[in-house]
Amino acid sequence: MKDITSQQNKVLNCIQVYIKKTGFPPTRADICKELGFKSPNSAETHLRALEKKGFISIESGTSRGISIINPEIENEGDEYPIIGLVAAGSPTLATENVEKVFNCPQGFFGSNFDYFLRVRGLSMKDAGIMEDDLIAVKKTQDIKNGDIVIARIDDEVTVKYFHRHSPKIVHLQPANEDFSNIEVDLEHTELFIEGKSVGLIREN
Amino acid sequence: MKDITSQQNKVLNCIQVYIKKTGFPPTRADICKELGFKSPNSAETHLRALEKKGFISIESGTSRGISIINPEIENEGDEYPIIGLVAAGSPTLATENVEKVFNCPQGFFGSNFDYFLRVRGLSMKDAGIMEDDLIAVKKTQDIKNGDIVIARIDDEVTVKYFHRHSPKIVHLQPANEDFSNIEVDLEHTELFIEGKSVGLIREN
DNA sequence: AATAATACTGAATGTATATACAGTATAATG
DNA sequence: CATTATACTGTATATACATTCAGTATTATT
Repeated sequence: MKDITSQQNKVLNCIQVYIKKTGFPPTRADICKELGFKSPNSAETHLRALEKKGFISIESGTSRGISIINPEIENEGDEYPIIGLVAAGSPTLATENVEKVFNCPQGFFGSNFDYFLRVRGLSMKDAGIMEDDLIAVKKTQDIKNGDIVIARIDDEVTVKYFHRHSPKIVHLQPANEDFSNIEVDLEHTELFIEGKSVGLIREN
Repeated sequence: MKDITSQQNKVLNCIQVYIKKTGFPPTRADICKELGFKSPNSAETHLRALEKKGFISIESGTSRGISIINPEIENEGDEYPIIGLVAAGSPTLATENVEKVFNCPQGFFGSNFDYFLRVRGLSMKDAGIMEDDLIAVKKTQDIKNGDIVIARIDDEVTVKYFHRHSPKIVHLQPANEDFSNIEVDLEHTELFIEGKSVGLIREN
């Protein structure tokens, strides 16, 4: 999907909210009223841009002929496994650790992801990650400093902030002062990055 | 619900199918075309009958202003509004604060809920609730001590732990030592509980 | 037997709406 | 430096649409 400007996003949200509220799409004038535009052509040009980028379709010559294109509607009701972060020394992230499957629209967190990880412990407490939270994990090696990663050293899986300290040294930092920084020397220790966190779900 | 004639039922189905297919409701002429009527007034009178019986609502003077009234819409709605927790003194939780709608399977958090609240500030930091998180809010007055509630005092909306200290005194407790406890004397101050948190979503 | 509701055709009309055209202005791109 | 995309205001207009009025006919309800 092509990128969208903030104004175009406002218009898109406006359409969604309007449909949710009234049951039918807005006119150009309705959009202007909602967003404070003074000319119907302001709405018109935004609609054309959204259509060009594939977010909506417009039926020409038809009043309120706007419909939102949701390419993920067919794939709706995707099931993602919830994997338990079990005690150290176990072969985690394997199929046998699947707690259950969880129904969640794809692209729920903007980016795609692969599975949910059930969090154990409070080592990332100050990042707002609590015990039993579900982290949406995207399998990737594309990690930037400051990303929250799911890292494996030997058989132990851990969730930490990633910081490349030097070409050979990686720091895995907790977000809780009761836990200590893990310094990994890549020359002597094998570090495997399972992926990174792209979202979080908590059930109260 | 009153009984419906077979012709009226055809019209009702026609509307539903049309919306499903196009994303917006039909005009009188569209209905005629679908069902073989030769006068727009045929559709008009059926629509009036359906409105009178409570199956649809018609927005007067509005093209395609038909919406289907579905009493089970709360149970099958997949789209939930995200409401921004705006600055103090504003009439929050009103429709005009809807940021956008968020697609989420019903019963996502075990319990049903009504909307998402966008969190501002860090007053519940130690409960793992961070800025910009989305709290799934269930509108209810069924609150137990220790629940995370969305409370309103005058026009100010806040998210806090609920603790009934005595029959007339309620404590609204933050989860951040930088913030102070709010003691509410129900005899002198009006406290309205909007609902409670049943879940949380974070987009990284 | 009279009234009301249903089920249509057909024509007429005011207005709600899409949409083109004419401008102004800013930021990004090649 | 010309071009394209974005982001608007403002005016104008053909037409898409809701809606009323005038009929005809059939079937329930009182």
